[in-house]
Amino acid sequence: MKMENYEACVGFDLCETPLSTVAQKIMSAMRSGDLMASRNEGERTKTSEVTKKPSVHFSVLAEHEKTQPLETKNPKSLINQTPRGSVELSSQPSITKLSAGQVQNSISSSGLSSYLIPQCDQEASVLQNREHKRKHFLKENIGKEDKDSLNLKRKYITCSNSPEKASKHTALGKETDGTESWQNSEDTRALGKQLCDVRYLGDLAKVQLMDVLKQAAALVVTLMYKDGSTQLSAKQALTCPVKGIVVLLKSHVGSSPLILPAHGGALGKDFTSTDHCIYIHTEQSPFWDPKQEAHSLFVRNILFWTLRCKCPVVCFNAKDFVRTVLQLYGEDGSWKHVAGFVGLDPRVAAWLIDPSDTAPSFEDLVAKHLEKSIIVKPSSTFNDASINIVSQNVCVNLKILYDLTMDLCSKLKAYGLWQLFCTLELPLIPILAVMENHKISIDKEEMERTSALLGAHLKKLEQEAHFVAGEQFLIMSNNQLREILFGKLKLHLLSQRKHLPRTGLQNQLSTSEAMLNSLQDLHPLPKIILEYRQVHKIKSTFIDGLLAYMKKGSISSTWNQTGTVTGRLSAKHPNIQGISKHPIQISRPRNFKGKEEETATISPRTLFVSSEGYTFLAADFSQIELRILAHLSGDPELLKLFQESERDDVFSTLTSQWKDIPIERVTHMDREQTKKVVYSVVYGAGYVASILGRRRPLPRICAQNQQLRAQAERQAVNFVVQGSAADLCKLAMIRIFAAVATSPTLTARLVAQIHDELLFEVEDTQIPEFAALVRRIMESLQQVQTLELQLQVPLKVNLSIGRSWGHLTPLQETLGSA
DNA sequence: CATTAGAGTATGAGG
DNA sequence: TCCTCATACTCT
Repeated sequence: MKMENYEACVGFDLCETPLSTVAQKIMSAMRSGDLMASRNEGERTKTSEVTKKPSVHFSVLAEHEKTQPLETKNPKSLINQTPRGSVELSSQPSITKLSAGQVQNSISSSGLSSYLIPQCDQEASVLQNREHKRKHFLKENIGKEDKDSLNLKRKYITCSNSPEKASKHTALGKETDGTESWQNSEDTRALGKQLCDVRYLGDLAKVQLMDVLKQAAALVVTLMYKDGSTQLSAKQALTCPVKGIVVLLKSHVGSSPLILPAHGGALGKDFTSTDHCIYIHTEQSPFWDPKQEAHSLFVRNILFWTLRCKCPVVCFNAKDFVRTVLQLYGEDGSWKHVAGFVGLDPRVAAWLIDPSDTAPSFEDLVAKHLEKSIIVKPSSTFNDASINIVSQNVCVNLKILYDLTMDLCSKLKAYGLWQLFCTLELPLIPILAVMENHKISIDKEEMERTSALLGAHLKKLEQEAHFVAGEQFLIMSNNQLREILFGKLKLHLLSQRKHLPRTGLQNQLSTSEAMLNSLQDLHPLPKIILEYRQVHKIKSTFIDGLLAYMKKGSISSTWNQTGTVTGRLSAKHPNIQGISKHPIQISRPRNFKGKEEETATISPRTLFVSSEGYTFLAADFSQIELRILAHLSGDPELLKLFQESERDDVFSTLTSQWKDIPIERVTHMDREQTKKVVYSVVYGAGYVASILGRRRPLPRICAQNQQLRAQAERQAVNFVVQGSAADLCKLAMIRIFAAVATSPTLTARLVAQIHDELLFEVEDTQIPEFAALVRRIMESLQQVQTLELQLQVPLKVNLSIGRSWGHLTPLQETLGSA
């Protein structure tokens, strides 16, 4: 399964497929290196188990080359896979470095122009340290520099070494489930999985622990929930409260069996003796206790240090870890401290390699990417009677997690995704965590009033529908509606249209919007149904649905970084990306006191209000997908459109050309139609990688089946365009976030991302300054030197502000660039 | 036999 | 034309 996925992912033989003109233009814009690379990889997959094993290609791994037989198969394809893809991190200024430079400039001088210029030689900034951290990690990881001698000198502690409370570390098990011990009865030393509960450490031991922590070569972290499960447990989906955090401190990073296969048997026994596993209890007891106070402070230090440390931190679902720490110990404003957190998240890595696998569990990933058979499966030994076995397994699993992550990192490099991973996806993790922690206020009373109003309106519509249908029926049931429209009234026979819409699988006559639209002159019922559905959608999803997710007058969405095949973000609970933009009109019941028969406009976004003293600022790329298409296709007309007629709306311009009418006379409807036409022309064919190297698997394209091939081609183009837009938007988030996090004065918060729109909450007084910053950064993404990205088309950014998300007014250009 | 949970389908909001 | 999520209905 996965093999085929991968093979398809590589692409298809473009020479054999006849392409549309748009596609050909896109193709010609692609560099020949890309095509060569995908061909080469296509061959590679056929030849052997290349995809099964980590095909590490960096020179730093040279000493282990013999053990990696795939290494030499096709070095060229690995190196040149994409022109900007597989660049060694250390040889290329990364985006965080750029940020570091930016930040320093913004602090030391007032000029914002420097945001464009990468500065690689700055020192001593937080972000710079992140960069160092990764470089350092890379070196360590590949074992080029043997630091063992250093590591051996390190002081370290274990639970049993702790002089004071040698036996107390078993208490965790007692407290939680009555089981006796966390100690593994078997050879704990060999497996190195003693779990040390930091609550029972004395002051001296605590100091020592911090020392070990600070000298650790790598940290592997996971949350532990109240039911004893961890982030690594398969069925962790339930929203169980967090009990504590388990950290594996690795003193050697070269001990991975991946790197040293000779020692790779049975969990690398030889190396684990100096690794430590600690348990950090974070659950607050309801009683006040000075001891707990001290513990709390200690824990806070450990955790925040973890978020800022220089060594690599590995965590499965790192976003949840960051958010949890912030929720527990992050007072207002401390989010800035975690903005630079770089946590290696194997789930994100795996998603980049196979984006169609959107929610794999830890176990899935191990099965998919690690060849080792000695895995202690969390669920295989998990049952209610032996929770302590789970805790024993935690440390083992953390080691496996580390190996898994290293393996995935190698694969990322081999596939040319490493740059994307480091510069785009990893910095996004703390940003999403911070966004989830931020609450958006909702006007609850207005919401409830609207709910009642819409409820009454729906009742009225239902009665009307029953009346004109001549019988009672379930108005939301498409089956019953179909029976009435086509069985009873036989409207399909009266219709002029030849091809009426049908449902996909059952091939029945559809009751969709398109169908009802075409029937609405024949009978009053379709129109009523259309209005009913519109109103019902608003009420159930955006009013009542939103109310259900509200906590203390506000909501915050859950953001999924790995939920889409195209690289976009997705949101849920609520899906803030899908909330109605355009208001709907409904007629009020006439006996509403005062005027009779007045119309009310309902717009869900209006109910999102900024908090006191703050204002929403929305920044959206205008027609970013079309601009990317123009860039990729190189179409002269399209390029001209964006390069010259910058002052006017592009779709209006197109419409006026199309219909040969002056631009002032283009109506909203005309413009919408043009928009549809334009985007439908777009989908023809293409190469499967975004401009930053993101890739997706596609159904195999066979010449026999034209339908499937066409579909795959459309998916391909959509992926390129949509994925590239997503990349740019993520870049914008990262840069703006970094700028704010390192600014001593700015307090703006990122509230949401609606694909090509970023929504911020800004202190009223900071609007001009912040608006200028946002505009500068977003427009600068036309060229990103670190990623060798240079769009031929300027990016246009629209800014608007307002206290309500539904009522935003454009920000004056003069203000934005002041 | 009645009730309920889950899978599958259809629809429509966003971009 | 693509890819998301939420909802409601229908059937098992």
